[in-house]
Amino acid sequence: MSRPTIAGVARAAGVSVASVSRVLNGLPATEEMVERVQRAVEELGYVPDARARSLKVGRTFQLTLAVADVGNPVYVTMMRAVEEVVSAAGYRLVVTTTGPDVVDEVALVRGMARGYADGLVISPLRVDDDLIKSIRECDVPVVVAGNVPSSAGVDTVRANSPKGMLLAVEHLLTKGRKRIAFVNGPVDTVPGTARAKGFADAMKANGLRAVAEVEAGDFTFAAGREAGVELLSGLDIGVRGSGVEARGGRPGAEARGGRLDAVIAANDLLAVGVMHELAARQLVVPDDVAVIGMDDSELAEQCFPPLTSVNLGSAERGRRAAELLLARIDDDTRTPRRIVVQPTLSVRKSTP
Amino acid sequence: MSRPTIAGVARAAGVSVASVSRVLNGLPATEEMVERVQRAVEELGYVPDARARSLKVGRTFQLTLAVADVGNPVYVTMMRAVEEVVSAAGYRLVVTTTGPDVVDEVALVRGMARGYADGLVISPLRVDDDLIKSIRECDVPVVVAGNVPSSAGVDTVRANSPKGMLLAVEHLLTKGRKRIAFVNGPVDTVPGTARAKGFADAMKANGLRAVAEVEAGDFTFAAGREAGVELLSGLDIGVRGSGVEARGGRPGAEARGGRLDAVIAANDLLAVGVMHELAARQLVVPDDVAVIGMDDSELAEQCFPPLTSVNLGSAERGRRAAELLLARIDDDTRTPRRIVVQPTLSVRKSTP
DNA sequence: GTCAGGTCTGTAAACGATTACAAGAACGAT
DNA sequence: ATCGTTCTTGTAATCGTTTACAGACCTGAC
Repeated sequence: MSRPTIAGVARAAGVSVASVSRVLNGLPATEEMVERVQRAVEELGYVPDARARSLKVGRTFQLTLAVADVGNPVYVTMMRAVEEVVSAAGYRLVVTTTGPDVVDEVALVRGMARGYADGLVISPLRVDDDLIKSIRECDVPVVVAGNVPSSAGVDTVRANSPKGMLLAVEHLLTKGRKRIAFVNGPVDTVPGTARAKGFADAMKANGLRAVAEVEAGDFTFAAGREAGVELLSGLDIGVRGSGVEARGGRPGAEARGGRLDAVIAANDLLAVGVMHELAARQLVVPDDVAVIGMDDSELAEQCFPPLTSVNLGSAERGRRAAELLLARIDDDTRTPRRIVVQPTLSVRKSTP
Repeated sequence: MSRPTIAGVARAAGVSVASVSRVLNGLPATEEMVERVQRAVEELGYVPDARARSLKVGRTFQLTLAVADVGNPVYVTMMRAVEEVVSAAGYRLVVTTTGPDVVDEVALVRGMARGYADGLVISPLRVDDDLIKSIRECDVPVVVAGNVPSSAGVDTVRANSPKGMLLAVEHLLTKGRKRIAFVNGPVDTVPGTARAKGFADAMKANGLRAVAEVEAGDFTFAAGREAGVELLSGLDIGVRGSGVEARGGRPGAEARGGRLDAVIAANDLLAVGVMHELAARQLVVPDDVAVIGMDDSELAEQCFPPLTSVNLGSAERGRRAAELLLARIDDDTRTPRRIVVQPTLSVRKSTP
């Protein structure tokens, strides 16, 4: 025998389906009615069907959080923050993963129209017109945890990476480190471009030139290691020194000789990847080279030495994004807001 | 104006709703019909409502994966594996998090009856009769990625931690390390008890006695650090030496003096936490003390030194669990299977 | 005693899809 | 020309809820 429905409960309780529905939803009813219905519910083990309910009321009381890579610890911080806010508001949070391709993100946003959830927080790596279009046209509210053009007219909570870069560069400066290299993620991503520009500006503002810049294949640990060998091998390939070229020779020699005394990475995973390659070359962090990551994720305190990292406010971004989403669900006519949260620096042992 | 429904499409195309539904589902129709419907769908931007569809057909084509802690990297491995299998089978995967309490897990399983998804993979930390009961009575198929009594009669994919412990202990032995301490997670969890027993058996089988055993508050990094100080402070509190008591004195002195030359941790997060406390006491890994983790998560290769870890097959467990779930969705009458996947050891730099 | 007003409950119509069934069209065979 | 098949299409019932509406009942005031 299959699941009892509201009709079964009604029959068992000897009342109408409407009455059952009413007591289940806490609408006024006599004590006796409540009593009878609850007994029947208990007896049959009745659980209301969320599909039918949401079809009727037009809401699922579920919210979706879409992240690009579940392996990136920055998302766990964000997820925890989002979870806290939405569950306090009585929603279930479900997480899906999109992968790095923008087409998958577009498909996801379009798919929301199927009514899986009442809202979506998406943190896209790559953004194109299609994605923005799909977000604007989406039937359910979407807030972007990330940077999209203000012309897009969507709710947005983003980090201030340029400011974060400034914090990183200036921290290194106060420690006397000026020979700074930058390991970025793919520059065709939103955070990638933002950080590239932020780094360039921060260096310029302090009258510095980058020792080297390398672009990792993506924002992962493995890519960080590869970037590390590229950076440290001193080969020309991929080393886009801004005027100063790293030369060949004994691996790490230039760095030790003063050619490189700090590296800033675009996120913690990349930073940790680079640290491994430094270690492989007997370069010690922070004595030989200081390392700064970004995101201040759990990995930053877990790695060794603990990583100085720019806290781009992922927890707060998650919280604010969730709040924005809830607000928009309440009132879809409000004008889109663009919140930017300010970075702080979490100083740990990877810088002197 | 709101979302177009199938009725709107039918009207726009000048055909019946049944015809629209048929072409959308690829049932036979004339070319002209297909043509007209597709044009109307295109024009209106129609997307079928998943709620209505699933209400009628009784399936959502969604599967849920429930994990206790999104911050535990073992779950990302598992998640990736599950995702791969289920998406290949045409299902969407959504992830939810339960937290460490068994009551939340029970609530989640019970809640599945609401029809959120067609199946559930759950990896519970704590298991009680209520949970097993809720799984057995659940209206949708559930497979447990973890260990439940075979009497429970549910599909299960579990690791072989005793065997894993044996691998760890014997690896240490071949390296000449016999003064082994064990840092476990909470012993009131399923993996906690399994590993405690596995460790005890493995030690006994090799004629060894544990230098110390400490029980961390949970399976997290922070708890690992706390366990580390407990272990290394040499205080009596909480140090459940099996016969041999760690004594006071200069922190770490006993270890350096040979009192402790290896520690096995119940998972990678704990291991990394302990490594931090070792480092804080100037003990070097692996020279002074070797460290072995369990799970062989991404963290194991990211941490420094890279962590020798018992691979309990989380990827394979995820894959098999997903396959079991799909099989049961296909045929709910099959007798429950209990799969156990065998461990291997990933040797890295944290052991000599 | 009647009537207005207020509760409480039941009937039935949605929500947006799928699908059993029937009806109509087309076609070849007789 | 008629009949039986087959193929296509439309009508309407259905999935399990919620909720507008109306009816039944009770209460108190006149």
